Amino acid sequence: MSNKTIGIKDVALAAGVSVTTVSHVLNEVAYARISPETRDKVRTVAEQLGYGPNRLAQALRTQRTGMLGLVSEEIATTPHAGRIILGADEAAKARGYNLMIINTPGSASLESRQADVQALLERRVDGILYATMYHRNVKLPANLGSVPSVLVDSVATGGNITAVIPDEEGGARAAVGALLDAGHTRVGFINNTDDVPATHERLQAFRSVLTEAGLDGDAAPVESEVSEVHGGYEAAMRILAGGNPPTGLFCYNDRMAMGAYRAAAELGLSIPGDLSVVGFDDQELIAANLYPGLTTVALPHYEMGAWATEHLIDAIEGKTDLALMATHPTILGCPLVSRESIAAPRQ
Amino acid sequence: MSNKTIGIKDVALAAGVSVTTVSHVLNEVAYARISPETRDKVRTVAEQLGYGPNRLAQALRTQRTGMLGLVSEEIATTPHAGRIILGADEAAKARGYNLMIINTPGSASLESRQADVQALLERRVDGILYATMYHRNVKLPANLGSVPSVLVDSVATGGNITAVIPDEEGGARAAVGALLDAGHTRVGFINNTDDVPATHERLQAFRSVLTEAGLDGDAAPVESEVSEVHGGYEAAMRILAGGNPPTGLFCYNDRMAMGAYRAAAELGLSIPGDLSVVGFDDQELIAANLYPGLTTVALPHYEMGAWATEHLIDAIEGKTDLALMATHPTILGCPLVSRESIAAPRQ
DNA sequence: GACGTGGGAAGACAGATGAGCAACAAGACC
DNA sequence: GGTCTTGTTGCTCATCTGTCTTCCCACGTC
Repeated sequence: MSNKTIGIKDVALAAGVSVTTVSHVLNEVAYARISPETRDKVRTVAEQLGYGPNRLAQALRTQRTGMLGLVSEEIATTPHAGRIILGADEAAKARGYNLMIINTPGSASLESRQADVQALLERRVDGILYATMYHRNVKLPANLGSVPSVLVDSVATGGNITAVIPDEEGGARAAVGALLDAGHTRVGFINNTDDVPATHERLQAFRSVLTEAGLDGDAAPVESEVSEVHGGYEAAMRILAGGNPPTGLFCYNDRMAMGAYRAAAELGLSIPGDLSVVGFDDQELIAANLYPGLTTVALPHYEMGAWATEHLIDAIEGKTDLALMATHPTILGCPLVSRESIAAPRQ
Repeated sequence: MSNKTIGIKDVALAAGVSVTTVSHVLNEVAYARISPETRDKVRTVAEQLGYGPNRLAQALRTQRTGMLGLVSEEIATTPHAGRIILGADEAAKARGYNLMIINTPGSASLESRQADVQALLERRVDGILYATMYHRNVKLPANLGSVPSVLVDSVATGGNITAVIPDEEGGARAAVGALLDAGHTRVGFINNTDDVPATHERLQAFRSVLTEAGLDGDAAPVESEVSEVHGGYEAAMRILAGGNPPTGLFCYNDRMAMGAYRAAAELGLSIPGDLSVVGFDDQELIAANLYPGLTTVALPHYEMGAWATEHLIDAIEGKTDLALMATHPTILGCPLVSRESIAAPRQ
């Protein structure tokens, strides 16, 4: 608790060499000519003393901190941010980097976000990951560009900055496809009312898949509500109340699917016997815990975090030019997670 | 993108003074004697140039980084970690600190955790927050002690290190009390099978509250299962199947309560008409989205993160002596969150 | 001459790095 | 055989990173 931390000079003293030599040995500097005996000696002494480099001093001199900044919206609201952080942290750790995390409210002003980025820049992070809580277009703080950066789960309005986003269309196609594969021919979609990319792309995919399967995609029933449980309940009630209701239901997200479950229960429809349901998001807490387990589409949050970190580090280390990837966002797959909410339609 | 970052010497040059003066002005050094005109000049120039201090160099010189390390278990698995991070981040930001986060798997070895702490120490964090994903006893890495540290949501085995934990007993009392207040006299408890403090303390509180209310606490039905939805379902089935079943059910957590909901539905019991249910954890995704909304007890994750950070910073700044608080963990309240799952018993 | 005012020079923080130096060996030359 | 050149090995010195901080100095005033 009291002993001062030992530095390179303590090691040098104890090993009877200069600090230069210690530095050379410990960093395995290529051009350094040092005898094997001396190397051994230095390493042994360093080990004994429990020497660890002061990364601050190191960073000051080398202009490399080995820190990545992660500005994340609403860390707490959804478990999604946690997955992004986890993916980023593991990828970073694997390459010797660490993460500085700053939370920013989804409602924060541009100036406030700029201040967050500024804080990271003053700490001389080598790069910045900018993560949003759901896929959408964002306006970025201007100072973000002063260091390599990657956007996670969103695309910059008008900007060309490297970004990773989920494959909304592919995920929706997989979800609807799963219903068709089970034999359903009357399929409905419970959509969200927000004007975000997912809303449009999933609807588009829904209709396309049906049409491609020889069904009338344009005529398939679609009801929109707020993307919460009660919205899902109401939309499902409407969609299931009509004559000749669908036997398969694609829901915008797992929360809405949860509402659909309740609607089905109230209407005396059993899942998956009378109604097959597929969700989106794979929110474990919901999807795995509903009864029966909800088949859904997973958003690649972990993967996006890892991908962004990998490529950010590549750029920092000069192995990649982010500018080359900035023209189009990289799209990561949304795999179907099968549970028990899909079965063949009755009869 | 290309312009080198401007430093204190650039400001000095542009303002026509020495770097010493700039430093004095910008840091508002008390004993420095500098004319108001010079001060203005320096500040203006600094502003114009967009000067921001290099925190690395600053830290190297002052031996203060303004960074706190946060070692967190399983950031992704539960939203709880997110709340702790959020509480810590906001408290830290309010006092000019930033957070370095390292995730550690719940299953990580002690050496691996020690390496995580070591990484933080090499970066010279001013203090460390060590957070676990649920309240329990942990064995800490030995090197944690070399810097001020606070444990979040757990207590060190044998160690005396400052810690914050939730008030399991008080929360459980509030939960059971809510059922009694509604008029229930036959109350059951669905418990968890893990050997963690919460299991014992909640059971203890359950029996005590009943006894104190003049009921037979020792005879009240208790069923234990794994703390998942299906465990809750099975325990509820057993507890509700007997003759003269309870009209009020206290569940170990929200997931088990979710299972109890299903059991009730299958038994034809309506909630809260036939059965009142109260959970624990306030996992928004579940508690708020069940139908009817689940009355539950919130764990103070945000508050624990904030409390730990506040006191850690106080210790770093010499305003508190952590050792004084280390003998007993600090206990933070678990407030009852009322929704719609409790009503007066029938008849 | 003592004192106050405004400001600057010179380390120090901990480590990285290019240039340089001593010691010795092998050839080359007379 | 002795001296000089050249090269190699093994290691060290001085300087740099950007900022803070402890003296210290110049100038003017009473």
